[in-house]
Amino acid sequence: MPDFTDNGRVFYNPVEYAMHHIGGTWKMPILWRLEKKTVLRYSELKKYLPHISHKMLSTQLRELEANGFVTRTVYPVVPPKVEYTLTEKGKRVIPVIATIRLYGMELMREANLDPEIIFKKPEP
Amino acid sequence: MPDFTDNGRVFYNPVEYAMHHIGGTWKMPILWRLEKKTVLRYSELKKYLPHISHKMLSTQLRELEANGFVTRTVYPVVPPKVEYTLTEKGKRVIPVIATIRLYGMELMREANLDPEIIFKKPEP
DNA sequence: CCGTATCCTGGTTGATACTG
DNA sequence: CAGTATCAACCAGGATACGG
Repeated sequence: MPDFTDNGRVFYNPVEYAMHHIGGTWKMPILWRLEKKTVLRYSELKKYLPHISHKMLSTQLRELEANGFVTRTVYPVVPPKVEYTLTEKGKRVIPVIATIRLYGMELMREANLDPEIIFKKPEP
Repeated sequence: MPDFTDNGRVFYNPVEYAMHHIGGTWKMPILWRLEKKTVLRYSELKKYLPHISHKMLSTQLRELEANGFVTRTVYPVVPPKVEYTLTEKGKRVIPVIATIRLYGMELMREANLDPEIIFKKPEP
């Protein structure tokens, strides 16, 4: 299995390449959130992801922006207002995340962590 | 989004739960290999994943075994012979990995890293 | 309100070496 | 051949503080 390089980084296979872009603890939850509500301010996003740290949300959003998954719109007002939206590229990841989510729920059921009990209502 | 606990560890959502089981650099490549060739010795697996370290392959296989994705069969011979196979649970992850792989290849194409050029022939 | 910089900690991984 | 132990290096991520 030949390796390949992108931006000076070596990857071993397409799975690793995909995970480099949407992996990590927060990228998929962020993108998923933006699919549910397509325009979100930084502070709203933060509210929906209560465990994420300020720094993490900030850096993850920059990486998602740099890789073309979200757009960042700054309104020149005081206090600042910044909105995030999925790009077309960002929208194309959603089905992948949906697949992983479904599989996660399947695993939860197998472990007797019934998602229908834990997530009482379909996530907003 | 309510949290939940499994084995003393807190998870925030189904995506994180799924990634805990099949995420990381190596778990999916290992499982993928085992789908292509359903019975593999430790050393064969190692050969197919040239960059993985001995320790990593070992620990990842133990975790996959502990979580019920692979079975480990030890033949009491000298020198030792150990074979790994996908369980039924392991087989059920394959479509998820396939989805991620396909998406990875899509991303590669978008970045002008054409997988059809890099992976000259369909992976064995 | 939003973003960045700095510092610091602990988990993850690789190298190496040793065992049955 | 397969697995474990030890140690060191690295890096993700948190806390905090400051700036626009």
